[in-house]
Amino acid sequence: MSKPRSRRGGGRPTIADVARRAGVGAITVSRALREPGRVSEDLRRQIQAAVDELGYVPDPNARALASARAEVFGVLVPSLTNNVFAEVVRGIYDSLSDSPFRIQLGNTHYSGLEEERLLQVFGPQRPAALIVAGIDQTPTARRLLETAGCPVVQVMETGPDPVDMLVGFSHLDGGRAATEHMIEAGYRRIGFIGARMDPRSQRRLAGYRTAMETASLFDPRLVTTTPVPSSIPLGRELFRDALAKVPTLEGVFCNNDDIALGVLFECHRAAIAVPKTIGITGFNDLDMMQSAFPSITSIRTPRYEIGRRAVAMALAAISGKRPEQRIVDLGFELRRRESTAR
Amino acid sequence: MSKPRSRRGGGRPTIADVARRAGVGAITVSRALREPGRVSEDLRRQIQAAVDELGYVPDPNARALASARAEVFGVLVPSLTNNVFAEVVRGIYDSLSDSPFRIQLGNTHYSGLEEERLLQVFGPQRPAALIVAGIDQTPTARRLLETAGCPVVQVMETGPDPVDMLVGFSHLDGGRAATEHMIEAGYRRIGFIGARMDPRSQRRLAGYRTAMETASLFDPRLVTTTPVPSSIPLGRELFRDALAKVPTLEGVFCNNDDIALGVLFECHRAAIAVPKTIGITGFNDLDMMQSAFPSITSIRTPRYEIGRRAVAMALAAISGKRPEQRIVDLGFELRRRESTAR
DNA sequence: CAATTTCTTGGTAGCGCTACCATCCCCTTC
DNA sequence: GAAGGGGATGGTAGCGCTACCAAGAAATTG
Repeated sequence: MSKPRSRRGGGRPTIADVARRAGVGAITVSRALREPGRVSEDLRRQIQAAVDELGYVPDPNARALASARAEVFGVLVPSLTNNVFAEVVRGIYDSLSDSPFRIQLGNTHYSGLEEERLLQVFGPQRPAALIVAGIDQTPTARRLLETAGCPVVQVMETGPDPVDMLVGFSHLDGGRAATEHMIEAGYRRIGFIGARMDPRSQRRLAGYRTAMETASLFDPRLVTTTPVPSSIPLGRELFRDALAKVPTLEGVFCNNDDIALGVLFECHRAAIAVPKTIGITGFNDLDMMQSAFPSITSIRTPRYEIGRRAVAMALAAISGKRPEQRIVDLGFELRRRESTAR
Repeated sequence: MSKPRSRRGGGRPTIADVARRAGVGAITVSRALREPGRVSEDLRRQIQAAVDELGYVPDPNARALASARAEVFGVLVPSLTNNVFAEVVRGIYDSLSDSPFRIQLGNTHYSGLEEERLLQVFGPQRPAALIVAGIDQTPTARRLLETAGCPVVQVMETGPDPVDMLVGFSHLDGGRAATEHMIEAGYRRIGFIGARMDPRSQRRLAGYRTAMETASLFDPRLVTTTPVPSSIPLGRELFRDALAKVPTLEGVFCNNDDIALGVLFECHRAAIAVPKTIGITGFNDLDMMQSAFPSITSIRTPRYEIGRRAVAMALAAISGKRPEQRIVDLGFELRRRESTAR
């Protein structure tokens, strides 16, 4: 009876303490903090003073419990170390840093099952919004997204049938544009080298294939892929394989920039002239591509911008106004550089 | 009165629903889930069946409120895109993926103030543990860590006076080892090139300086630094600057691998022979270093392992058994490669 | 000036869970 | 056989906050 308050809490001031000190009801403090417009100027000032003096910070857990909604964005990406997703995540963090929302990040390791599991963990938290990479969720994952009861933004791709909202670009078109560029540059026996063939890489491959077939240049032996995770060393290895298979190879469109850089290094080592003997095109256009020697042609993808836009759309949806566009295609850009300047 | 339950919750089953169905008290369900050993085999089975049938998942927010402790690890890193921290974070995620703990990641952008702000946001959540990068917290941040009321692990460095626990390695020793290696390899006019001179880079520079002074080779003009964030293009630029200042430069120890790769590319472009005319050493040993041509000498740092160990120590502390070692030095390893094989 | 609307403010009752304490039962122990 | 101990189970009372509803004051209306 003596100190009922300090029993469990760590002695941190609660909303009741602030209310007492400011001489108002607890609910008014709550309102002053969340909807200042609905509290009179006078009380607001008084309450603010009490908050400052006490160093009061609302307990997000209590808040989430009472309002059945946590101020949390759930974010699901397939990799934390892949620079591409790191950039998307950075865009999300930057856009949310001035908001009350926290971020809960999940790493799916490119696994649909892991994605399901994480969605199951995120759900009970009642996040304010969910941002997930890709559009190839398992049926279960898709159902979890549909029934999450919050805005959902799928990112990195474009497509006709998002769960809710979608921001990205067409990997198929990107793959095609890269390949067409190489064809225009005069390359004929153009290989495709791809590691970790996730759905997006598959679509890039499809774009490559379309372009090659249209030009009557397609040959299945030109395609070298592996499910192994992408890396620079792997790029070197796959390029050696590709060259062994097709010694007359004239160029390669790489699944991503790591692979492209591996190819470049292997060319250096084997004293193969780039772009004369072999042309190289990457995908994503990490900043190292323009600094490499020779600089490497790549498809610039708007990763950071995707993160920002996803948050903007989610925020709009949370505040009630559904964005006019549910599907946003941010496009990509071909950056022509020395590696394909034949 | 008619449907008091569905008023606010989303109709999700609660612990009371499970208890009713299993014919036990709510508290027993709670116990069966958290401390199965304290509930009889029979009831446990019964409860599990009810949980499965209802699809019950505990509400983490309610749990956190009632127990004054959230199952959350707060993690603070200075960058999300820097591969070094991405690896640490990956280690943390991998170590926690089978645990009930969620992760709340904060990006300090290398700013002490931002770190304070994030700590202030994390605190009220009552995280189960905090993992923060570096040992150079502001006094305020340090106080926040000390009063967080949970295990705290500082990572990436080593030092005598951690807030609580510490896992990392000595950047000073790393910088010295790299420099000594270059001296032994026969280089004399060895430059230091560093971008974003955060505290860790400062210590690497100090290690470089120590080694150079010991060998009576130090000259302030050999040092080229900038507060600008590190990148491969910047490495090229800084190397050009360094060379302009000291045309007789024989080698460079780079603050990190991005810079080193930039230097390598610039050497290619300017047709400077590596390692003959210029030797290059990086720091961190990202996997591209061994694949570059020529391959680049670097200091291998145990980033992933640091993340794992930090979690292991925090977990031990949470379960009561303070680890015998509060300070763990995981060391580093010099990887000699072609870029310094004179 | 009464009636109505709008704005402020507060009280009450939970949100779903767990800490704490009480109870009950079964087994030892002397 | 009574007393004591330990394990299993449950009831009660919050954790700190906000949704909902009510009420009074102020502003607007006819």
